[in-house]
Amino acid sequence: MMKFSARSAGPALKPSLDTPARPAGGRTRQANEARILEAAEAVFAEAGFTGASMQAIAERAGLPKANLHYYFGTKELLYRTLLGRILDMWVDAFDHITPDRDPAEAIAAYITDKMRWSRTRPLASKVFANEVIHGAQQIEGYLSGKLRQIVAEKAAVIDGWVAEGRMAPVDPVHLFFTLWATTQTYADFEVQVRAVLARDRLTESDFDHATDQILRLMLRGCGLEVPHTVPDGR
Amino acid sequence: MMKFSARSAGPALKPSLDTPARPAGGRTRQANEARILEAAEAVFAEAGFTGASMQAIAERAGLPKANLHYYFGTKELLYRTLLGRILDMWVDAFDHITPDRDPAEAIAAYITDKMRWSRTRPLASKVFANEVIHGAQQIEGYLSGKLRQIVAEKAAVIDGWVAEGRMAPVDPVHLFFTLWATTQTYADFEVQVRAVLARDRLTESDFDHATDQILRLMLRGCGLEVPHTVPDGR
DNA sequence: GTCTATAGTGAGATAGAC
DNA sequence: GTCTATCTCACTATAGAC
Repeated sequence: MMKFSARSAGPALKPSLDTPARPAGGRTRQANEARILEAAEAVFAEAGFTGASMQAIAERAGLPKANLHYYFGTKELLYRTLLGRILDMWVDAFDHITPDRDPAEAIAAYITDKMRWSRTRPLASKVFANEVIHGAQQIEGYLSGKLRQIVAEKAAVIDGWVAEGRMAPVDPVHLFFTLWATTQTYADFEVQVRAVLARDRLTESDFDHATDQILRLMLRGCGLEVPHTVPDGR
Repeated sequence: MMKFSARSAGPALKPSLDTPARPAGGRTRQANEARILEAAEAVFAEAGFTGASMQAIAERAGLPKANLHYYFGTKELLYRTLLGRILDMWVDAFDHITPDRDPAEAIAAYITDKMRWSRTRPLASKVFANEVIHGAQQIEGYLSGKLRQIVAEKAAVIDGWVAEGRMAPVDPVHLFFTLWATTQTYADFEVQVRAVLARDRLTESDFDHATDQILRLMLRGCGLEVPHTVPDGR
């Protein structure tokens, strides 16, 4: 089933997911690894690390279980690879926080981006949430290394805005904790949100409304006003 | 080890955890069940439902594994019992939201209460979070039943405040989503918070500072001011 | 009521044919 | 590179002695 679709030569049509170092392996290897990672994201999100079985991931990917071990060695290595991809996406939204930008626009763009991520990649968000809740053993170094550093940089930007009197005095680090929690809850706790809203599923307009409410609440909380040009995020 | 401490007669010294119907069983039964539930909370929080083993819970409770099955039947029933206790605590904080109260004081009391809960019962919060993230199969009825109803009631209270012009116009349901996420993240994502703050553990003063920041941000976001008498929550 | 010993199941991982 | 068949082990649950 689906062996070689578009086997045209030349560089890969799109790098889809940026691989650690160079995109090792041939075309079929890359395609299979991508399929396995996509299936793994769904199964790990649904069941957690221990609850997920290699059998379930293999079935979802449409491959025999042994192939997963051939490509990724162990369940833990597959999981770690998946986490790495997710973490890369996680920090991208920080790019919006730059000193030259208008505070309201920058923070609005950050919120909008994180909300879009919750809508389009809820499974990735759940895998990350599950990992952190259960101790973050696989990504401890990342959290206290790269993440801490980038938060420090971006907190300095916000401190600058506060010092210039361009927004209300807030502790930027706790502001980030609040923004992460508020936006990710629409992915991680989606079931609860749906239950309370009495929805079968969350539509795009549900997300637009939620984003609008969060923007108002958070920007007003920062002593800012919602910018007319709600930035597009990316 | 520790067989009968305080076996004085009369009614139970304190009902500790309110049981479903009547506190069925004798003193030792109640004591053992409480020990098992406490151990289960810790193990389920650390490892999730599938990752937790009855062996690990038994060891933590200092009892043989077979006793857990004697008291609770199956792993799933033990888990469901634990979830029931946690849900009861979860809705208690809503008691602060009443029409007669000052909006700023009521919301401040709600936030303060939820933050105290994150500090004192982080394990319970994690068990709940894990359950919701992975589909809330065990508590679906509760979420779309009792929880939805109580949220509707309390949302009406906030709508009333808004209609009276006592606070900024907000969608109360999404406000609750934000308050839940913001306060519970200090329990569920504690590892991440500690990593970013470079703390070995979160102290009481860390929580006081976080609570203060959340109060400022959220109340200002609702067009309110932090009340002078920061309510004690309970 | 309590606990030891064990049955039965399903998991991760791999050998070895293709 | 791919996949079937299988090894080994940990887990839930229970039978049955005390």
